[in-house]
Amino acid sequence: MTPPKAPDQTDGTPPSAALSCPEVSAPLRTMKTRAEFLRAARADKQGTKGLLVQGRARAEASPEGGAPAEIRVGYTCSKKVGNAVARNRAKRRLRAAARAVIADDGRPGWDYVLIGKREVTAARSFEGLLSDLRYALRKLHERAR
RNA sequence: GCGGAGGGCCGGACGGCCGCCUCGGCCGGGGGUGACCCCGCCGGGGAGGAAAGUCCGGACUCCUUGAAGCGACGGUGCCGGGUAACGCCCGGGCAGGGCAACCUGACGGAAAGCGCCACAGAGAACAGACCACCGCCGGCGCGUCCGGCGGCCAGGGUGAAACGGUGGGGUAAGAGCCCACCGGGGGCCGGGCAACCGGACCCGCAUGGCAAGCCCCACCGGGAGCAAUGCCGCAUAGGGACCCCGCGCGGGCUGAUCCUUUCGGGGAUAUCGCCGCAGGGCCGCUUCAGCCCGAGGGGUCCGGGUUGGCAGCACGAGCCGGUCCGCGAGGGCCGGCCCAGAUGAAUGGUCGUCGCGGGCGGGGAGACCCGCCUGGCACAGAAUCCGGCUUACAGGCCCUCCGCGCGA
RNA sequence: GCACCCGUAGCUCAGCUGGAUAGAGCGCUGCCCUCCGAAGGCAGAGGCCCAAGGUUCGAAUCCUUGCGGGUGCG
Repeated sequence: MTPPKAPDQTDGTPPSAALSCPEVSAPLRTMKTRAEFLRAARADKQGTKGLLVQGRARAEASPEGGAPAEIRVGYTCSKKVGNAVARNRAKRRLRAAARAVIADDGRPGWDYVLIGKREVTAARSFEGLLSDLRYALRKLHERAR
């Protein structure tokens, strides 16, 4: 296994940034209602090799001085991804990737929806998924300015 | 050793790091008057043989007034047993296939009735007509021709199927006309709970196929589904429009009410209430029983609302072991165990080692051994829960049996 | 969780009370017509009737199972 540039990787453990680490940054919450997903679907989106990301800054976000606004993340794997086993596996990998990346690179008060793609989301290497997600977040944040 | 048949089972293993759901402990902290809630800690559990398809059968809830009969509709279909039940399973019978082990079978009824059987063929479903065949008589263009009478049976390119088959006797020619064998039918006897099997006897022998065409017979079956259903909370509303059926008769009964009074009572019955009868409603119909309504009942559409919570919801036709009964499916008894409960939906992510598979190279006569590489390791994810069926599935293990070959 | 419908030519559909050549329209190919094209005329190709079993002498049609697509209700 030799991915291009595995940053801080000596043994087999994933990057140490994946530690739980919530108390400093904004709390993470999973999106559950249909309305939230529909709002996110109208927002900007960025596709990558392994997944598709929709992201937007909520209007009511950023409270002054209060607790940091939460980051909401949703996951979508439609029937196009495959049967139930394939969909669940894709969603689980997306969740694992989000836990590793969003805590550092996500912005408080934003909603993100991670969308799985047929075949590739389950087959792509985990390193690749992580860098895909980081790239997509960076592009979304740049365009939002 | 090769080939085959049946049955049972498994369906990656171990370990780091980081996570998820749930139950319990009540240990620590926080919140609350409280029930309790949140965070942390410790301990336990956490997908399948098909969780799938939704093809059957139930449990459980709600709806339907109950029973009987009839009818309609749907299903099942050899016999016996198992089971809560089944269209499932087991055992048996029969039929077909295979050398065999074994496998397969919607396998009731076609003399209850209706319908259909294309093409071909003389004829396709009462069985007779037609062509041919044989004998006799007659006629003449004497050919082995025509006509008449009689025999009425075999034969007739066909066809999926043609009124028993084969052989022999017999005859003018023939025919169950007679005989033998096979097939068929009938009641009888014996065995078996039964399906069915066996036996002798009688009948020369009359009645195709399709019921996964209608149908007949026997048996079974109310409808809907956990988004069922119950409770709590929140919001809105105590709405609007339209349609259908109906508001009958009697008793004054004195409880209201009204009139009258000599205050004891008497009268009235429009109205409210009561009683009785009609009437209406409650299963498709009928009967019986019962209940309800008796002046309101029912339906359709629009409008409004729709982030909810808890119960149902996991101790069950449960799992494991032993023992007894049974050929078996299975059942009885004893002991032990608690074993998923999510709801944008947990049971994982990632890395390493091993195993399996594949590829390449080397050694060896061969079996095989060694090294390296490896995006490979199936089908597939509980959603109220069980019993089955069906379908999908990489690879592997165990047991029993059959045929052939070789050896002793 | 239920209920139901449909798979036939490249496309849209007939045929589905079993019977032998599986049809129609559009499209396609060739020819005619025209200076060329359209329209029109003539001729032709194109189907293992979703799959696998079964019933029957015979199946697109009847039965069973599966696959794919779609609709409705709660």
